[in-house]
Amino acid sequence: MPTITDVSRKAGVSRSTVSRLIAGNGYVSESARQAVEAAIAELGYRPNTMARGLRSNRSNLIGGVVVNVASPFYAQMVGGIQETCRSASKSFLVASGYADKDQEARAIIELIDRSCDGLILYLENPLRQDVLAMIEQSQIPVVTIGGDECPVARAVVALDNHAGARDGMRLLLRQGHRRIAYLSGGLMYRDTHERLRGVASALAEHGMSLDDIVIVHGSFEERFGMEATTALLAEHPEITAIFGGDDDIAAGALLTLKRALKRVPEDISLLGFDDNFHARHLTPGLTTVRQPVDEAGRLAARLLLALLDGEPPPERNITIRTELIVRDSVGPVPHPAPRRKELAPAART
Amino acid sequence: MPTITDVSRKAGVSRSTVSRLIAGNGYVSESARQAVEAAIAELGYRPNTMARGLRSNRSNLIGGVVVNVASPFYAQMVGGIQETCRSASKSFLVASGYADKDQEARAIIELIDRSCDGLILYLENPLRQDVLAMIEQSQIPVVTIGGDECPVARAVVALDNHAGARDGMRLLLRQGHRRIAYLSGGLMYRDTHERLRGVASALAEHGMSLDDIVIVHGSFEERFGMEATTALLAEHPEITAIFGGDDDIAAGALLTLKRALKRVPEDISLLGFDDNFHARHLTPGLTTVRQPVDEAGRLAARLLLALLDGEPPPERNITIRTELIVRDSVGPVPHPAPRRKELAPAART
DNA sequence: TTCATATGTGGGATCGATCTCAGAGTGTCC
DNA sequence: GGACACTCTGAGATCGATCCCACATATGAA
Repeated sequence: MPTITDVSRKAGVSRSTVSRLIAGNGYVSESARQAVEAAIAELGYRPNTMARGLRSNRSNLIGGVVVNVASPFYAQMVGGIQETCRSASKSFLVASGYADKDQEARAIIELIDRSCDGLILYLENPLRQDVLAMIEQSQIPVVTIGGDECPVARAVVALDNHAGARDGMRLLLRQGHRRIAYLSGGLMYRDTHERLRGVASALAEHGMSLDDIVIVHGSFEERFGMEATTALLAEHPEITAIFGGDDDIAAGALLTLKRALKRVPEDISLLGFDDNFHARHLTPGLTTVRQPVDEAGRLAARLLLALLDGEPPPERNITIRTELIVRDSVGPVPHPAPRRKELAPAART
Repeated sequence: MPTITDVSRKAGVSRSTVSRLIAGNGYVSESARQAVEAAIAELGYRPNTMARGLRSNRSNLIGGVVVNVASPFYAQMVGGIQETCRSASKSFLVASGYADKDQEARAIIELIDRSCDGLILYLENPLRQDVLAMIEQSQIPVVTIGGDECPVARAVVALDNHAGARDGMRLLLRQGHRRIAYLSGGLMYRDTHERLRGVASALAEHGMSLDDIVIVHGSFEERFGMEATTALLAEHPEITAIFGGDDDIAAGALLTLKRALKRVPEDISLLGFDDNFHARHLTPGLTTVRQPVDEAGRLAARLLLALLDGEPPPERNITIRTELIVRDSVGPVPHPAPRRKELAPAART
């Protein structure tokens, strides 16, 4: 591999001149520019990233931690970040934290060791104290996604779980539902709590509270959706709508409802959260609250890049709106039995 | 950030001694070891990756290119690779090639620029000539996934599209289907051709050929599955089974079949390929051919790590078996009309 | 002319590690 | 005692870039 010295020799100038040309700062005469460019092309010279990084103390590397890159949700987020980094000629190195405090710490340390210029973090746990100290000491700018109260974060991109859950619950209420069950995800996740608050605030608009609906706590898994729904059908047959804490839970609920020969949405309405890849493939298509995760990734990356350029973000906390995706799984509350009978003679076919 | 010199001073030894201790080679006395370890702990010393890489010409970085990290299929692959790299204390830097020759080239160049120790490539195009030369010149070991005929690859992990498609088609044939449609993906992908060959070889076992079934060429998209199925129902009503080139195509086919009030699998059987995240969420659950992509990623990473340790892989070409995932969308061929009538008196309920 | 400013260039220190090599000390065996 | 192997250590060169600084020349203003 040719070095900058090879280029400078071939072009008949000093390494300094070549360096200035590459960096695009400092003065370089037209004749020198041409000679150097020709030499670079001829030799196929590429600057050594390590040497550059060592000297300049910048790596052009952005580091990121998400819960798990293999999961579609985070993969989308990573895609958005990467896309944005690429358009700024930076590489993006991503690690998985697996929602575990020590794994998250390990991942961040790895990124700092690689001299990342900045970090984008989606964590599920508060930062370990030693890692916090490392970040502070190294002065690396940090942007978090997900609204964690990470003290070193210079900007926080939050997915608006509160508004999303509120909008979802509003839809159910607007359709006349009052006997509602909310199948909540794990209480260890902050998303869970934010969504519950959102649900509560929509209920408040109708003079109701969380106590007026059925809330089941479990985990963000299809399995939980199935089990909880089975229990619901037995213990709360009056329920007319189920709000799943995420699409997996809703998918599980749907499976159970079908087995119990309940029609969705005619007998029971079903609402999800996330807009997973498979939400639209369910039958009926799942009405759900879309989280624009790719957009969150892009925004976080843009904020971080701005920070690296010395520009402070407009605000520390930026919230991304969720979007209600209306498909076919939510309908109006079924007419109560007596009314249905009244209407029966008028029904056609 | 403390440097190795700080550590050596604090421990009262030379940098060489510290370096030897960290690298774990060369002789270090017990007393020196303790002093150095204490100094490292006290200062919170972490070796500078850039400096180390510059001098030793190794980065402990593995580079990878897949079509698109944001897509669940490749995200799983990346997850497998990353997991394996991590257990060997290497970082994995991944870039997307977007199935475009120049983007793939750009991605690889980026990785080489970062002095990756090895590359794992899933490409959709033959390598650009200049990139090929770069790889050869830099002597970086390369493992490809997907069975491309990449000349510089030291090992090739192939997902067995041929056997997968053959097994899928065998299932349909075993269930008595003879009027079959195969909705093929884009002809620019090598997977498409391999799967077609697999289909052909299963047909050959029953004395048939590709000419004896209906083949529609399109793209790996749900939309194509819908359109092709609409056309099929109109032009080939005799069809009893549809084999989708992938799960997206099959999902589209299913949607159309439902709209046309065809029952799956009673009227028409449906088979997919890949075992996407949503395959199991379709109704009925999609019978499909699973591609163990995470396993492919892990294997490729293991092979590359072995190469970096100087061990040659057992063979250059390693094929990963696919697995038939039987759910509910494939059933026996429906009895032809006359026979059904014969049986009618015996039917219960 | 003189001074100031803009333009252009190269020398050499520097970043923080690894690596080679020379040499010191200790122990063993003939 | 001398030869040899083994253990342990530190000095100094080195990787390939950037960056600071000194200096040369050109341009223009006072």
